[in-house]
This record gives sequence, structure tokens and C-alpha cells, in this order.
Amino acid sequence: MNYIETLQTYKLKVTPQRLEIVDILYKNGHLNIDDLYKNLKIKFPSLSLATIYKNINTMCEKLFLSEVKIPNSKSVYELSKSEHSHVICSNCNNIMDIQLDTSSIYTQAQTLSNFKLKHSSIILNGLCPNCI
Amino acid sequence: MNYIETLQTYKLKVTPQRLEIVDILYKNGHLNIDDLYKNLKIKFPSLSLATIYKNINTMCEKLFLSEVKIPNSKSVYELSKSEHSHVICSNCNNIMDIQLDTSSIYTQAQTLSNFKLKHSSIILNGLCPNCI
DNA sequence: TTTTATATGATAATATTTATCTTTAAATAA
DNA sequence: TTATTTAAAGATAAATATTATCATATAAAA
Repeated sequence: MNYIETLQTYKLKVTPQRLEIVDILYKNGHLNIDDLYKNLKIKFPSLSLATIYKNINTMCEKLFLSEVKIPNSKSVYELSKSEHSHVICSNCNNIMDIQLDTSSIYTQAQTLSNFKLKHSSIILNGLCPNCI
Repeated sequence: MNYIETLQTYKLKVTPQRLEIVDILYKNGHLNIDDLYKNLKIKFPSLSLATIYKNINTMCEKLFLSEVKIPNSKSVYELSKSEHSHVICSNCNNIMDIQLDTSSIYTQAQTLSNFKLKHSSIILNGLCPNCI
């Protein structure tokens, strides 16, 4: 996967550190700050913690990355994609993306609340096939 | 509302501070740590920040309170009730509880993921009637 | 009451995140 | 290609947020 152009369209300088962040997230899917940092240290032993915080923040601001807030555990980060939901294993913490038809949820919620709804954050948890 | 017995069934000592925390959450619905602290200071000017952190933690552990993690803002706390979802105004941050029929979501997610799902965390955001 | 167990408040210690500043490197222009 | 500009990286200090410690106070149980 070539993320050089993607970074450029987001007006972010293409640095080796950033490419590695993207690559790690592309390969691992969802990681919290600590795990991302540990992973980056392999290729960049001198990487500063400040660098990762700054990058995560700017990349989230530019909507290139998204933060996923998970009940009872630390936030993880992922490459932004079209709206989707998450399924998490309470045992092994494995996180999976799923594409749900949420129209019924939106319709119900809109009717009950009279809000004009735009986005949804849906996280389901239980046991994954391996942990059942 | 009398929460003395409720606190006791959760094996929590009934202190004025705890009763006030419960009362504030009962009246305000959802508050983050800071707002809860400010609110508690009115009645207990000498209340320590440590007290509120310890209480929030133990009450969450005993499942008397629940933390709601909200995308792009601080977590809020609420009195635990039967599973429900949240609708949040992106403009005024007003938070509303709603009871959704989530069966379709569970069915879809279970089929797609092969997980055995137990809980859902659904947060929808948009504009509330006042902010439209 | 008296005793026991736990909570509170004050504060120290940790942990987490952000800010600052110098050096380095990427992007742009000549 | 090279010089210039702009932004990022790294080191570290500062600011925030959270947790731990401990003496005192208070609720619950005996």
C-alpha cells in the first residue's frame, strides 16, 4: 500500500515516521498509543513519545486517522474509512470492523429524540469464535 | 429518590458525599468528572478531588454507575440502568438516553463476525431540536 | 456505647498529554 | 541541483489527569 499521496492530499509532510505509523495501522488494524509506540520503536529506536502524540493528533484532526473509544479499555486508532462499526472480544480484546445496516437505528433514534442525526458509533462486545 | 438502600445493596457505605453524587447524577443525567466535582463543591466546599475519583471508580466497579465514552469529548457518568443508547448534540453537547430495538444490529453483527455478542454501546450524534 | 471497618481530605506520587525549543529533514523555488 | 522555506523530529519541561498513601473522621456492626 502506498500512502505517500494520501499523506500529501491531507497536506501532511511525508516523513519515514509517518509512513511507518500508517503502515503499522494498516497491518494491525487497531492499536492504542502504547502499542503503537512499542511497535514504532522497532524501526525507530530513537522515536520520541512526543512525535507519536503530535502525529496522532494532527492526523486525527485532518481526519486521516480515527480514534475509537472503547468501554473499559484504552482508545485505539485506525485509518479512517467509510463509517463502520466495531465488534470486540471481551476475552482477547480482538477488534473487528463490520459494516452494518444502521438505517433502523437511525430511524428509531430520530423519531424518539427529534434529533437530526449524522453519525453513529456502534461498539458491540462479546466473545470471538476463538474464545467462545 | 432514596438511594440509601441502593447504596447498601451495593455494599457501599452511605456517606453524605455519596448521596450527593447520586443525587446530582439523578438530576443531571450525565456529567463528566470536572462538572461533577464543581457541582459537589457547592454542597461540600472541602470535598477532595481524590474522593470523587475513588467513588466514581468503586461505584463503576460495583456497576452502580456506568461510564459513557463519547467520541471527541470527555467521558460522562450516569446511574446504571437497563441497557440503552445515547444521542448527543454536537452543538450543545446535550445527552439523551434512548431505548432502541437493537435486535437487527445484533443479528447482523453476529452473522458477520461469528462473535457471541453480549453488550452494545451505541452513540449517535447530530443536532438536537434546539440546535437545528 | 464501644469496636471495627471503611471513607474522607490533604497531599505526594504516577501517569498521561501537551508545550517549548533546537536540530533535522522535507517541500518548494530559484 | 542547490538554496530557501516550512514543518517535523527529538529532547525535555510543563501542564493535566489519575492514583496512592496516610492520618483523621465517620458509618456500620457488635
